[in-house]
Amino acid sequence: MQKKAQALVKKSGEVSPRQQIAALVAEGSLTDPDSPRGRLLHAAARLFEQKGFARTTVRDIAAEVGILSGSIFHHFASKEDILCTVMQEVTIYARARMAGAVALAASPREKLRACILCELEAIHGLAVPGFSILVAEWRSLSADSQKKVLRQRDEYEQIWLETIADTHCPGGDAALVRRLLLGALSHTHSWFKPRGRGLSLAELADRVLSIFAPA
Amino acid sequence: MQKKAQALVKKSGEVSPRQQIAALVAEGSLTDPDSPRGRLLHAAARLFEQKGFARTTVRDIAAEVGILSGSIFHHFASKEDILCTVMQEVTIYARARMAGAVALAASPREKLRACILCELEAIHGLAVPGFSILVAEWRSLSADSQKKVLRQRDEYEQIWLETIADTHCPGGDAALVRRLLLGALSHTHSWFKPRGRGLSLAELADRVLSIFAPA
DNA sequence: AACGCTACCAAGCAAGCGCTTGGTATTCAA
DNA sequence: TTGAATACCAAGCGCTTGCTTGGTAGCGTT
Repeated sequence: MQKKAQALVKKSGEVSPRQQIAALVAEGSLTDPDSPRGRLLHAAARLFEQKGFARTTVRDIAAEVGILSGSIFHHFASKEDILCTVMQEVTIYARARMAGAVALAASPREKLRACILCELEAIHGLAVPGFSILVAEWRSLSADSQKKVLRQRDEYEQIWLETIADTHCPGGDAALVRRLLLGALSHTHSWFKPRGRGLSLAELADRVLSIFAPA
Repeated sequence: MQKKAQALVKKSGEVSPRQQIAALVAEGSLTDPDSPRGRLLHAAARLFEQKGFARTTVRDIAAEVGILSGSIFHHFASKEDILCTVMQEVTIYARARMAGAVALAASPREKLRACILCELEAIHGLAVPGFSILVAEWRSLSADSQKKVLRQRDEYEQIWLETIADTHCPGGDAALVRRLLLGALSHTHSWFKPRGRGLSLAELADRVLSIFAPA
């Protein structure tokens, strides 16, 4: 009932992942996922997420797209360059997606719910793999690479901070709440399995919301 | 005032980290930190925490205690064996410490506060390094090693689950709340700096408590 | 004095790693 | 028809990695 109505409202304004990506590719913010470089990024994101950066070899990534390991370096300067690019692009995409969802939400609290759900979906790779490595593999990046990613990340975090500040959240300042939330949400990657008849991501988002922003 | 009184109460029943460790060494649960093996474990825990398991070499660990890399394998079967042992022992110690703190707390909510503070202190290496790798490096363990650590970990988690169940926490079942809490707390390792005139660990624990168990 | 035990060294092996080099096939614009 | 650009292969280099081997020094016990 209320759920159905909400779903309809959402659908009317929602953009599909493909459209979203295509638009970002067109404006030059993202690599075309159908290009060789894009396929490499996709494979690398999946592998980094699954096995970790250090335990993933360039040979693994190359094999995943059916080329030899040396050929990778026609597309990227180094293995770290791949990780850095994945992190940047995944952040850009997640930001666009979250901004869209937030814009569609009516109340501040629903905006926060949208942020939580968006990040949960990103962490669990619903549209694009690689988001969870932003937290898990942060230390695998050199200081220079971290700076590059941070530039994108700041824009992403600003949406969060504004949304939290507009909602009534206990526990103090928005930055602190955001950090606790990020920890709680990113850790779900290691225990939450959307497949199965347990909690759905949307239900999980509601639980989290009820803790961090009690009605 | 109330704070002082509470501090006194705590001190009267508290056991110092050294005593705690000595007792666990005596009962055979922990390696003597003054033995060569113990020194290796300590060094490994520090390095794994700082640089990650994969980026820490056995040569690094050996150098830290002043021996050659090959000599490590008189004390441990493999590099993974070191990680596994560190995780087991760090869990055993954290459990003993948390059990003591919980026993001293009066109300259910204060018990939960004690758990939160204990885990925060463990994560930030107040008595012994290595706790944060339980989450960060879990995937670096083989399935067999994970089983061994899980045996200790279950005892540790049981304290948490009982304490949460006894407190009034929003958000549903204790297991879910615990998982969100673990994520939030372990992630503090990558942003919270106790040094400085910002928040203290105890204050941070209060903030977290106010979110997860509103008064 | 002889023994065994613990702790360690010296040297190095085999495997795997990121990355380089020089060259080739294909495509498409001029 | 030529030329440049793209995408890739084949081969392998230099280095690091976890771990092994055979041996030694020091210690406490009998």
